[in-house]
Amino acid sequence: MFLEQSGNRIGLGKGFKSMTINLKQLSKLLKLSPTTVSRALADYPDVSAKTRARVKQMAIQQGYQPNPVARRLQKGKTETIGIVITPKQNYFSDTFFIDLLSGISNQITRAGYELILGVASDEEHEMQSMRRMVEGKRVDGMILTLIREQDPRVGYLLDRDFPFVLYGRTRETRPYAFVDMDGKQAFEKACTYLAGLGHRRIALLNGEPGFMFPVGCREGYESGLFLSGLELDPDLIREWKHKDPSQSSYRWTLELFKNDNPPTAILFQTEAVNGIFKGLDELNLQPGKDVALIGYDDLEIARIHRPSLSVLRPQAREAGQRVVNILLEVIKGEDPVRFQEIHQVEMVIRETSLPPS
Amino acid sequence: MFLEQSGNRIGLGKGFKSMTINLKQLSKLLKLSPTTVSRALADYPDVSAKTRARVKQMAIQQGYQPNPVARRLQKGKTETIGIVITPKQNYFSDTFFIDLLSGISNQITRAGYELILGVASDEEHEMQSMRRMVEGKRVDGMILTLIREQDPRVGYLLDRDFPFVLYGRTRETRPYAFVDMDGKQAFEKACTYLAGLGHRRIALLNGEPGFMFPVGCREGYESGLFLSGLELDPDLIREWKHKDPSQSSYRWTLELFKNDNPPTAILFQTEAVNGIFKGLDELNLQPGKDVALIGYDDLEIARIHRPSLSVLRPQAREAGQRVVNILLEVIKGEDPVRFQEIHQVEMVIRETSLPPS
DNA sequence: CACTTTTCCCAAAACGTTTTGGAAAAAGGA
DNA sequence: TCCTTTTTCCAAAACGTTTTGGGAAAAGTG
Repeated sequence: MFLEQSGNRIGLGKGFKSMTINLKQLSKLLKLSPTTVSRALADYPDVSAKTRARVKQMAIQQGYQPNPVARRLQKGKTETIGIVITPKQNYFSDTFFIDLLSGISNQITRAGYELILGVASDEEHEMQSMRRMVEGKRVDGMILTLIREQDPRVGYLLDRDFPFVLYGRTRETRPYAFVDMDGKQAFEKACTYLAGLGHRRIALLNGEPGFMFPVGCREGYESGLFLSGLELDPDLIREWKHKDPSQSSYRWTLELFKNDNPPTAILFQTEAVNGIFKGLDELNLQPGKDVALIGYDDLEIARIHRPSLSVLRPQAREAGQRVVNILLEVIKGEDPVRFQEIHQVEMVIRETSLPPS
Repeated sequence: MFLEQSGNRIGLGKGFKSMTINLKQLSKLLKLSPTTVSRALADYPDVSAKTRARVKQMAIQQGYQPNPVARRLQKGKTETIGIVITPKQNYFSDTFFIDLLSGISNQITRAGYELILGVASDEEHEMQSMRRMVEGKRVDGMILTLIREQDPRVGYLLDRDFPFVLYGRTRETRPYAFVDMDGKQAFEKACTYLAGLGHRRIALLNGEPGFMFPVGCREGYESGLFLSGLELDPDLIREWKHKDPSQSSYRWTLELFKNDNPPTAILFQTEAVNGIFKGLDELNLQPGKDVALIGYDDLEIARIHRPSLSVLRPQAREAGQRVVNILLEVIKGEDPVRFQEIHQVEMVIRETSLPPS
């Protein structure tokens, strides 16, 4: 009897942070057992409609919310999913995370789950942070981004049969769930579009090797050339460095036009656009007029630049939402192989994709 | 005896995600009570040095990690802190979050805590997301960003005596902990610097009213003018809109130079730079040459633009780390009033801050 | 040796839920 | 009316820790 009281600190006020009521207190108020109250709130059929209504009303009135920690312990689920992002300290590419996180967070809260975030500075910390979440039983599932061609994280998670979804793809024979943008189709589309306008010399400024995404971009580029009956010229392809997209793409742009047969169009990832602009400016070439440009990612700069930039537009927010929905299914026990999605990428024609002059 | 076995699923393999050992199993292996093992690992003095060593070794060997959910339930602490970010869908400003999160995440993992992230689309969702964390007992403390002059979140948290730290400040008489950048000092410094170079007409393109940060910027600007013996001209001050910094600052730039006595220098937040560049370009004015520019925030574009942009450089990562350390103290019960930090902002002179021509 | 103190360990309770396995009461069927 | 079925509720166990409040053995003390 005495001990029972100890839990009852409603209205103690003054310094007490939690004026929240718990299940035992609520059940006492209702003169019911905790069991019944719990089941009433969870809509079990073995509690009468009348008491269920009574319980729910009182729960609302008292502002009762089950303590998530206790529920997690009992359920053996954390109702939490984890993500580790690895910013490149490059504001163009990093906004991509914000978009993605936005979609992810949205669906997660809708499902009553929590999102825990790790920010890593490099590959090693990335793995470390993920292991902490997984081995520390802090999450029910993981979302992976910035996938590399050989990505140890995927093997790690597959080995221990831990639920996860990739935003992207990797080289791995065992089946796993992913949501990926169809970079190949996107670059193929852009390439054939430019060729259709009459461009014969189309350059590709691609992302850093090692990551999976540029692989698709290049495939699409090559396939686009082929479909248009154009020849591949290795001199027109170069990768920018992850660490400083702007510097490396700037230098590359300058070199590109030293070529005795320079390109009339460039395909690239928009995050590298500033280097290109700077290079063209120095060469007294007008973007869009002297050189056609199509970037991958509809960043703000693409819209506000004059001339405005034609782009390939992936829907990061929507993809983020799908990733979460899929992960929740995988956590439930669904077969990951059922969830392998490749999303189409839209092409937005603006002012930098004119025929060659 | 029979029930005891049920917990023992080591090596059941095949489909079992968690091959992790728990306290009971570990203690059985050691032929000790769970109590002793727990206390040995926590370095209590009432367990002998010998057994403590034995326990620790076995724990490492078996890869034992206390289940955080169970520990949280018992301890009554979530060991988790929450943050809600509100991206503006504007890649310039949003990279700020990445920087801040980076510093925050860093310190949080170091403390063995977790960071849960909410992404809100507007003020209402922001509050909603925060309330879910607080009232749902999901976090021990909150970090607030993008503070408004009248910010209901602060009152809310103060009312229920819930631990929190602001990244920024607000108008609130009750004491609370914050880490803020000294925007006033920064703009004053930039303003007197420009005046020192001989500029007499210095314009201010400020952030949207309602938020707290622009208030300090304006104070610094006005104080800088005063210290330099310059008069304040309301025509030279305007706010850009949060929703589209580029558009509004573009239009403003055009208007600004219709003035019969146009400015020779502009102070602004770097995130609005593209609109200014576009406007100047249209007016055939060279940034840095015809008009001096100093932006607040050292975004990548500031470094790579030619001419490179002089900036005021707040250290968001470092501030993020401080915010966490402070929040942990406040959670421990320290008086928030002890933690009110205003960080100096460095000025980086590059190429856009020359004397008037 | 008898007594006190220290050292070392542990059983049980507690954290706040959900689930399990009934049991009492009410309703239905003959 | 008596037996069966359905409805409605609940006590106890369980989730995996940490904390509480001892207690037994070993070590000091006179």
